[in-house]
Amino acid sequence: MKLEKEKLDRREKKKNKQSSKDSELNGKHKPSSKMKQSDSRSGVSSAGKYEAGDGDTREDVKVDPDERNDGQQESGSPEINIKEKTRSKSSKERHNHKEKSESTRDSNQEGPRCESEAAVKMKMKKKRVKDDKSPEKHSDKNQPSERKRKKSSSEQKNKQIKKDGDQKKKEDGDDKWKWWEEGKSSDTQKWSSLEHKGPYFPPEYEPLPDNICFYYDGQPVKLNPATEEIATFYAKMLDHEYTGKEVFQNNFFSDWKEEMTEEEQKLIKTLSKCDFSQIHKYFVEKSEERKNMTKEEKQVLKEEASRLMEEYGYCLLDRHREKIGNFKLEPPGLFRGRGEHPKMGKLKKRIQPEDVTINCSQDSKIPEPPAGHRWKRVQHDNTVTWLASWLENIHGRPKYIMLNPSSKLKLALRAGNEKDEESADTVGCCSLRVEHITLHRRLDGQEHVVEFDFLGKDSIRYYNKVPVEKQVFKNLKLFIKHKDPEDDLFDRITTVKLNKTLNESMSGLTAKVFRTFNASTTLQDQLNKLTTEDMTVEEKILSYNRANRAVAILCNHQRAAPKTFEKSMQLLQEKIQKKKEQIEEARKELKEAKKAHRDAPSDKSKKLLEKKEKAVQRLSEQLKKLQLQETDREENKVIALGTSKLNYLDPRISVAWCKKHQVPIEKIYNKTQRDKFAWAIDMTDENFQF
DNA sequence: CCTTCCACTTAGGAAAAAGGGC
DNA sequence: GCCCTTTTTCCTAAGTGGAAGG
Repeated sequence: MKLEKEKLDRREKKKNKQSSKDSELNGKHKPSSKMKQSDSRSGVSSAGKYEAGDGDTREDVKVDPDERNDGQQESGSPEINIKEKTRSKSSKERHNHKEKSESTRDSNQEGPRCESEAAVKMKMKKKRVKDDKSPEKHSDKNQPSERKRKKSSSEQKNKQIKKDGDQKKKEDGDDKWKWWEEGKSSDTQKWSSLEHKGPYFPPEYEPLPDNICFYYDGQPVKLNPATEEIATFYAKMLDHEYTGKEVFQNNFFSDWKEEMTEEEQKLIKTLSKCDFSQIHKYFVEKSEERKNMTKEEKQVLKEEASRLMEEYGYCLLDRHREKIGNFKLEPPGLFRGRGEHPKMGKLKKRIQPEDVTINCSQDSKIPEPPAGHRWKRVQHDNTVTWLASWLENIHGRPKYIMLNPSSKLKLALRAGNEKDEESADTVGCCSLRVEHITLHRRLDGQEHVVEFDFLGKDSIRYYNKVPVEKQVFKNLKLFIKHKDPEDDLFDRITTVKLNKTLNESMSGLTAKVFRTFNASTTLQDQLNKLTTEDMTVEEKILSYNRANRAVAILCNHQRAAPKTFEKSMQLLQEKIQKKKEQIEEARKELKEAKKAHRDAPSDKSKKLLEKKEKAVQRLSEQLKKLQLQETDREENKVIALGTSKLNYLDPRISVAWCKKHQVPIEKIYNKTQRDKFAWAIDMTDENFQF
């Protein structure tokens, strides 16, 4: 926490320097140095540079050298672009656009924005080799220098297969691609072929019906569609508390004004005279309607959505069909940052095809831009995983369309490739090398996390992320800095200036290594210990959670008790109480039924008796379930299981346990988790041992 | 060195869906 | 079927590591 704070402070200072400039410009959006934390954080990325853009005085915007607003050129704000153009080189380089060959090949020319010769030259110097990877590519006159990269045999293989397998793409894709059964590919090259349909553009704005109107100063005003659209963004949010905030209102109004026609600007001078209530009401009613739709209507919508998913939701990655994470472009709206964000309420503009860079393989079917449009550019960079990118206009940061976590390119835990490793390159905690750990300033809500990834005893992979003390973390960082991956982590320490503190820290760390190794085996031990065959599924699940908890406790994965904890606990207890009473009641009835049956046996009385018996039994089972739930929840009050489940523990342990004890995997992993761990679910058998 | 940028990951919050009692 | 709660999913803001730039 502190480390981050320090950094924040530094940036904050900088920003404040800048802000004096800002206030000259527009005098109102001066970032406060007393912002709450979330606040200052979100300001961080834009540190000083874009803050100036807050106001309405666009011309004064101090544009980042990297031409963050690059893509806006066709869609407006020419003032910016004049300045930007002169600085556009570096960003282009970074975006690795291979202009010449593209523009002739595809129909996605750069148009008026051909690069200067200087830019091309610069590009030639670039270290990152982007487009030179596919063998077909000759048209490029730039001969970029070779970038270090290890080419694994599997990559080569993939390329080969791709050549002859194009026709079968579709069928192949239908079965889940078991990429984990293939060899490991290189780190720099992320794919050898990538084809997709481009992003899905949100539907165009539909103007309001004539009977719905915006009022200014009590008078109905028909806004032109562009202005009206922005008005609806605000109108929809009318009952959110932040709509009432001054910052929000100011940001909104100045951005809104910019988009108005001259005429509208003349008329609409102050937000306080604007009346959006009718529009608001209209949208409330609309959403009400949507809620009250019949099943059939909802079904139609659902089908529509899945059709969309079919069409845009997948790509072909190395000729396998993979799910895309966010194939829909973010629709326009009003920006809502977290916390007291200084930019809240600003207009998030509609993304045009001209803002979007497409990334796919050279020889693939290039996605079609919407009719009458063209892409900002098309590139073929297989060192990155994204399919499309654009710059959002609030901070000027890039955004990407990427794959779903279930895909090959997203998985943090690699399937065990132990077999592929050269014979027995195993390490113990004393022989840890630099390449075995990664440092995270912040990870999973924890500070100073060390990520371990190495083959331990018996060539079993050890993968874990361990939070350490700040001092330890700092030292480690210092320490790793000038080392090659294959250098010994601990050995080098002595060669570097090593003080006493460091020594102590390291011994502490060593202890932690042991401890965490312990932790990851704990899950398995606990599972073995806690589970017996005669348990019901529910009891087994409780055991699983307990084992998981044991790990979490060991790793110190604490959480604050959920806000609603007491309340929901109470509810649960009431439920249990009720259930008990019901059982009482049912027992009584059962007794009566018994008696009745004894006194006057008949088919009817017998049936009644059976029914009552069943009722008691059912209720008792329900009670037991509830009680298990109660225990589970109570024990879980201050423990965060999700983190370790998702990020810390080898899923194969859990999968093996489920298989062994016939516990449905859904009880342990929800759908997202199942997708993420599909490889483990598939490849692990019940005898897996960590 | 320190700072900035890019690409990628993580996570908060809202909406949607599912569960469960009446 | 309706209403309420809980869980899951979706969306996208924001954090971060490493490389590039200065």
